[in-house]
Amino acid sequence: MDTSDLLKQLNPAQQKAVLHGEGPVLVLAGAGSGKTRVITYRIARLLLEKLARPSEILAVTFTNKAAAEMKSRVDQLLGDELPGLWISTFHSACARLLRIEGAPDGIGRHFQIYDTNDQQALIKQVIESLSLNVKIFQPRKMLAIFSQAKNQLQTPDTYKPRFNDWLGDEEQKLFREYQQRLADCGAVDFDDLLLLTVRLLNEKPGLAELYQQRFRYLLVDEYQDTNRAQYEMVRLLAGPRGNVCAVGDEDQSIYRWRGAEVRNILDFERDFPGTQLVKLEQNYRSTGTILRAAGGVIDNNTQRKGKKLWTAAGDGDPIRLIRADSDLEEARMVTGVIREERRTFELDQMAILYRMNFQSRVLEDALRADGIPHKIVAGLSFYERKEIKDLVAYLRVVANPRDDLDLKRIINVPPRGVGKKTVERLEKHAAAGGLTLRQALAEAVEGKAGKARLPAALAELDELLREQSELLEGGAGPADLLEQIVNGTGFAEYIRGFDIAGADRLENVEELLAKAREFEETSSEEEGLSQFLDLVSLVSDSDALDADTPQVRLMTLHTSKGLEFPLVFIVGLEEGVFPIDRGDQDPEELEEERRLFYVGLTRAMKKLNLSWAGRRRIYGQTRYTYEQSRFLTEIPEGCLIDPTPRPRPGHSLPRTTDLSWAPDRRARKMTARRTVGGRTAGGRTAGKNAVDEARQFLANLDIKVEQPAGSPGEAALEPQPGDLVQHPKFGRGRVLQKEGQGEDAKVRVHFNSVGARTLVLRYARLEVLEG
DNA sequence: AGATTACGATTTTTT
DNA sequence: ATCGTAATCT
Repeated sequence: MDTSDLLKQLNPAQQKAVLHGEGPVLVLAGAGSGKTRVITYRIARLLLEKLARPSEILAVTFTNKAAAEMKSRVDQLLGDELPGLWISTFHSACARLLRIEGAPDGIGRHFQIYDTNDQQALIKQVIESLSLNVKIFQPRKMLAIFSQAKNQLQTPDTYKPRFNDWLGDEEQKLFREYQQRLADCGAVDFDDLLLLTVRLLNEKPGLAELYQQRFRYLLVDEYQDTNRAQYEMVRLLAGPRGNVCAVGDEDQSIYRWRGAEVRNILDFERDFPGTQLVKLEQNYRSTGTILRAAGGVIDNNTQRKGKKLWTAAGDGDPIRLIRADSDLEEARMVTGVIREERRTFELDQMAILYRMNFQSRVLEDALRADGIPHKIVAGLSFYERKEIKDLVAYLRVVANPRDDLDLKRIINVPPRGVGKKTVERLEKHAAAGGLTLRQALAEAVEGKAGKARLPAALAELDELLREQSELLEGGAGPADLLEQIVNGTGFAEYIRGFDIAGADRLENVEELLAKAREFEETSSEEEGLSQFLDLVSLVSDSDALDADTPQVRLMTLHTSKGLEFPLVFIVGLEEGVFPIDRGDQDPEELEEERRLFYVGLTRAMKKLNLSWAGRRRIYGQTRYTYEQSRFLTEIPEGCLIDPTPRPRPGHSLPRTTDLSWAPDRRARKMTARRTVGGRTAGGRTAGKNAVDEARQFLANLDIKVEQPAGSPGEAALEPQPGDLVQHPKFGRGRVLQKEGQGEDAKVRVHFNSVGARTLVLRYARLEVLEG
């Protein structure tokens, strides 16, 4: 194997990228253009031509999956495992570096890595400890804010809250306290890994230089998804030589909401002067029609460098547009097509993509009803499952007794009669003596924490943890420890009675044990429990698509990135669903939605089906579609089979929706007063439930009720969802949603002039034009 | 301590 | 609809 063997398998653009020598190179790799091939071949070439030793190459990706794939393909090319070659995720590269060099801020080499769940638990504690209201300072939102800040390399000190008032002050305090508590626990979160690495390299120029020497060649995958911290890290590691090979596709940047900055890839040539630009535009995945559709759509974006995908393959089939009255019907039509296509495609060659997770439900129901094997991709990954998290928490308590959070997690798992009161007592004792919770527990068991009796099982827990520490000292590995935990706590019995999925959960525990064993066998001498725990926190995708039976894949559009399927469905192509309606119309956000659609379109190899529904149940309420997705109208002429006439953009669709399921207005009023299911309609909520139940009941019966065409006695017709209404200022609009009754009823209306507005019925002089 | 109820929020999720 | 949390009960 030499370089010419490699080059034979590459097109001219790919060769250019692979053969590029010193200095920065930006590879704009369109969907399905052989991006991974370019990266792996480039690594192989650098090694084959002895331009670099394995230890002089650092390739970073975003996911473990991508890293693993890259590694195995490089190994395959060179027919050997390559010691010293770093192909890893940004985060594990950072973790590794920090463990070697020691993290700044006195965090040092020993830290544990908090995942999202740990972060949530911690932030909740912090909010509570500052006596703040969780309704105002929502844990998830706060974490998102801090994460954004950290991704932009902000610390609590440099962080500027969005509002310069009491709220902002508290927010900043919260941020500071959160970081402080992390430090107290000897923990870092995902964002800290990046942030601390950048800080370390910035604060120690000598060190940065050292690593610039060490990693002569840098390769960055999915460059369009880098955030500010990752960008800085790349710059710091590249150094003045700027030996960076950045590979990405600005049109597939779909993680803005998580801090990714498209600008990084758009400005690459400015940031790294002398950049060689390579565009990979030949697509090896999709048909001509699919590429033409995708190209037509993405051409509407402004934030791009511009690429035009082409294929040597033929046009293939046109794209099918499916219009349905309801989400239910949409799902049925999809399964209908699947039944047809089963003759041509295997089930695992098909994927259904949607914007939001809840959309999977109705699809799943329809597939189940038709007996079509299917699987939702994503969901809880292995290490996020409760039983696994619990066991891992035990290990973490043993590995890091400083961390109170993990001990709190397991202190009553399996149940030992420990409640809030007992935990509070322990915490008080810990605070009084400056102890960790673990120490407080030990003292309490010895009777040093007051007279009140402790739950008896706590002594057993203390004993177990002592034994664990001894085992660890004696050189026991994670598998040994786990076995003892499972045996010592009766964990198996506990989870077996957990729920209906008890048996599955038990299997998961066995799998964890197997993984721990495997780790013990494959790891080196000095790698121990904390390396195993790193692995556990940084690796989430263990639910590899194990397909013993072919199954249709269901997933969000985000999850579909990087995958490909011969037959693809994209459902829910309605304004408000995709693109999602967030009230504001931020053009950048819209461009990101469009990129997401582009990602979806380019997943398809042979056939593509797009669908939308006139009405849809969202959060238990029926919402009416006022327009098909604008993205559909961006698909060039001739790509789509469109059985029904297409409305002009910006105009609402002539109503095809069937409203006959809805009980008429009088029926609604009557049922609202009636009691349903033997329950008395007492208070406000009971009344509301009664209405809902009645509605549900009637909907289930599929009662067809004629609309009373302006029946006398109902002078002021109340607008209902789906109605066309006239507003004195905003003009015509379609009612989307209605909430509340009588005096304070509100409606959400989509006006052609100003978009969606929420109006109080009493004041908005709405005239119902068409019900 | 554990069960029950009431209330609110709910895009997307690589690490 | 559904999940998680807080308040309220047994």
